[in-house]
Amino acid sequence: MSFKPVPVRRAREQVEVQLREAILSGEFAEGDRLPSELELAESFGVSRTTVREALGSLASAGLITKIPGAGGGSFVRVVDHESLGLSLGQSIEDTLKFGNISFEEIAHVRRLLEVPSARAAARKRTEADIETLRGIIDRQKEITVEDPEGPKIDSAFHTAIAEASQNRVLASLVFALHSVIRQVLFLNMSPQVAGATVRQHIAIARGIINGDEEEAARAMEEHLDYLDKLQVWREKSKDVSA
Amino acid sequence: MSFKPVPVRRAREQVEVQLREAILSGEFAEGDRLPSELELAESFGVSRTTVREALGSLASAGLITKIPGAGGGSFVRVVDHESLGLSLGQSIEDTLKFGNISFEEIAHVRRLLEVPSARAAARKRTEADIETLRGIIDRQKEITVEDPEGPKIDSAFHTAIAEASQNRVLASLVFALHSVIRQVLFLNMSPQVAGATVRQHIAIARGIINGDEEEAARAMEEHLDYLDKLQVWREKSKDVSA
DNA sequence: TCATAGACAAAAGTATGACATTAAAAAACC
DNA sequence: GGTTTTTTAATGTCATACTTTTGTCTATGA
Repeated sequence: MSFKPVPVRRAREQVEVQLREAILSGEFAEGDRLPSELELAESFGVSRTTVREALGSLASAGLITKIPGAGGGSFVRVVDHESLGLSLGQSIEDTLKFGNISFEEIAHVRRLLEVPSARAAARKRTEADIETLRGIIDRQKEITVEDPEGPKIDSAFHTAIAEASQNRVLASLVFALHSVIRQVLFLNMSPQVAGATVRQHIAIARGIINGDEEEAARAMEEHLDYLDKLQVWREKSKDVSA
Repeated sequence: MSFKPVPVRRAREQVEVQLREAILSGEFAEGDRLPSELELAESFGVSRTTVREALGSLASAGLITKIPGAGGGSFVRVVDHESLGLSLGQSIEDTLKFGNISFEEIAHVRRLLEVPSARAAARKRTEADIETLRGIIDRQKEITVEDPEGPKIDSAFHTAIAEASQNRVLASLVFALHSVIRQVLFLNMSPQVAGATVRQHIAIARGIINGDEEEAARAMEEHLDYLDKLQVWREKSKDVSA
């Protein structure tokens, strides 16, 4: 007699896996509304409390979004590379605050991804990508150092390059790493640094637009070298993680 | 008078951010037990239901684990690079099932990370790392193709290399990508493929152990080339995502 | 003395029913 | 017709009770 030791399956978990399966199998398409909590509770034969716990779990996994009010409900969310990058960024940030990874490690991985990213972008960029890059740089030339949009635009630039490489996984990772790094990098940005950054961005974009892989890669490397040399990592990482 | 329209902050969210902050700021150390749900409900001035929702959210974010029974409760979890890789792997898998990223993209990013990973490992590996690699390869030589441990050992090998590179972020990403890929790769593994894999692993390990960066990188590249050429991606990805 | 079983207690898990809040949609009004 | 008010359908929160899980204490007996 060999019984496999099965861990206790809580009701909440059972409901969750069934809903998860239904969503991932495409039974509910993106944007669809699942039945109301009351209906789900009845059809599963459990209380509304339990259904809510399961839905809450799916919500924090990013599979659904809940909207209150009439016509509201639980809607199947678009699970794309952007949401992937978003949640990954949060996780990395948490781990960083815990002190179980360091800024240097993040910056290093970023380099591993962004240099090939620029190179691939130079090879695969479309007209639309070029337009996007030009638009971002134009906006970046206009704004001042204090503008709260600054970090977002910087993030958009690097993410746009990764997307131009036609690899969505790469794009989400680049976005995630950048979103963590920028929180430290932009704490006290001087006009000099901002100016240098824009110039370096222009050089990177030029390489990509011209389809010059080596130039794009080289410019990206110089950009990252410059940021590393600012040496904000060591001092600033304390402020944030503390 | 300009009041900025602040989005509604639900009670559950407010409790969540306070707890999150308390945990991440180190107010509760790893392994600590937070107050019971009842106590938290009282001190926050909300119902137990709300506290439970907040705790559930933190639990699925991987910040705490909940244990029922006497002496149980909500315990602060070790938020390290392993749990990071675990949850990232799940997210990638979901996104893949949704069809919003492809296997080719994952495999490509994997290459971007694993080749430098092998190179860095050759430079920075410690004696302990070498022992670990040897142990893994020994086990891999013993097992048969049907052994359910196979995929895990393969995963352990690649992760061990990334950890030998002394970059925990890199290790978590490698682990995540590998855990997604292996689900497809190991569906129908022949003895020939298994044998070739072990030989390639040995070559990689040799480069790392000898401290030969170029050899390690080259062997890793050959290994990944070989896997790509198996061409399991195209056909198999359908089976899994369906 | 030690092991075992049983009672107890503490905590999370689930159920139920009510009420609050939100936001869309319908109805009333000018 | 457009604007305001009311209705309504859903999630969000609360209070309370009950269930299940699991550690601990205690009596019981070999």
